[in-house]
Amino acid sequence: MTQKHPDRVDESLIALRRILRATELYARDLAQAAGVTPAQLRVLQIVGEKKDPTAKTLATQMGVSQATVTALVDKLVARGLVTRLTSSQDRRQTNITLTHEGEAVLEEAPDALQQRYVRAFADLADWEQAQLVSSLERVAAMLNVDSLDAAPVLATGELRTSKKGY
Amino acid sequence: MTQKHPDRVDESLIALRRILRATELYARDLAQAAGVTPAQLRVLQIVGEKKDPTAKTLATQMGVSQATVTALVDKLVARGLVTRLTSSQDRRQTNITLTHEGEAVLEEAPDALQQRYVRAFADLADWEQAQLVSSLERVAAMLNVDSLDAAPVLATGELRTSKKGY
DNA sequence: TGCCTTACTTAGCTTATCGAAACAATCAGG
DNA sequence: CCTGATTGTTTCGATAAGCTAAGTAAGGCA
Repeated sequence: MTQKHPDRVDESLIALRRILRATELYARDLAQAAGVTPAQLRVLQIVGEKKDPTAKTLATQMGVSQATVTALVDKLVARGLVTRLTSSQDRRQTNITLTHEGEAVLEEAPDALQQRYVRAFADLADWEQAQLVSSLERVAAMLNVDSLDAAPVLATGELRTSKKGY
Repeated sequence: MTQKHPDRVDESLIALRRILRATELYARDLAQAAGVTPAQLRVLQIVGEKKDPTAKTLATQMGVSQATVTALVDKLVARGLVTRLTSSQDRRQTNITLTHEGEAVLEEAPDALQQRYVRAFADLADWEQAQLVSSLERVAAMLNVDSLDAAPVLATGELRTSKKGY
């Protein structure tokens, strides 16, 4: 296969692996600092992004079963970070909403990794940014991630797009 | 900083998120097909790469505690996929080695995602490969992943973060 | 020898996750 | 309107992964 640089595949895989590992490891620090677990923080983030999502929405968005979402929401409710509201339109549905405490946690969730990334990204020249975006999107396509409206949040909910300007 | 395309940060974050999610979700399929869990497969992979690593090596490589490694290795030993061998040099150390079954599992572990990626990568033009590698490495650097000899293997349990959930 | 350190395991707990079953509300016919 | 099917959610029971703290065993050293 006309491969002049066979090492490159490995190089790219290694780089990918490093990216994955960075976000994975970071998720723990972040969650610990925020006082919630990674999965719980992920729920908070999605609840923050979407408008009072239902359990089903959360489940599909996170790619887990509804039972798992129920368990996670239970813990967050116990901590007073979210509340459940039965929908008035369809009373089978339950909307998950952030409490003030929940918003506070979300707001204060340290996002050092993402901020570092965002800052570094902002420092790049225009064409470099464009190239990076195109490369990343290409890799995502190569991994064949079919339709998935991923939010601009790194990792499994471990990172947030900082609202404070980058 | 004179940011002409503020959307680009989000675009890159979204692409990253998609990459992370793809590998995370894939890890489960892979592990399920291989008959072991993601974390267990990760152990098998590292044991395969390194030369009969110790528990400590595994722990640092995986970024988990030794106790966790012990539990994981216990399960693999119970399944007959690895064996423990007390080192003859330092009898405090235990080398984890693959059994034939373990090698077989590792060998047969379906790696559709990685193969798809590798194939797509190979199809790229030379300069495109180079650019991709450089972009990925740049991103890894921006995430400030300090020295870490990551192996060229995609998809690792992180996404333990999810466990599922991701 | 005696003590500190290192490597690993054990024990007990929490979280995340699933599948299957239970419940509850809605909707579609007749 | 009843009835049955569908949809949304929770409950239940299990398994896996992870941690910390405490225990055991071996090595190093003075």
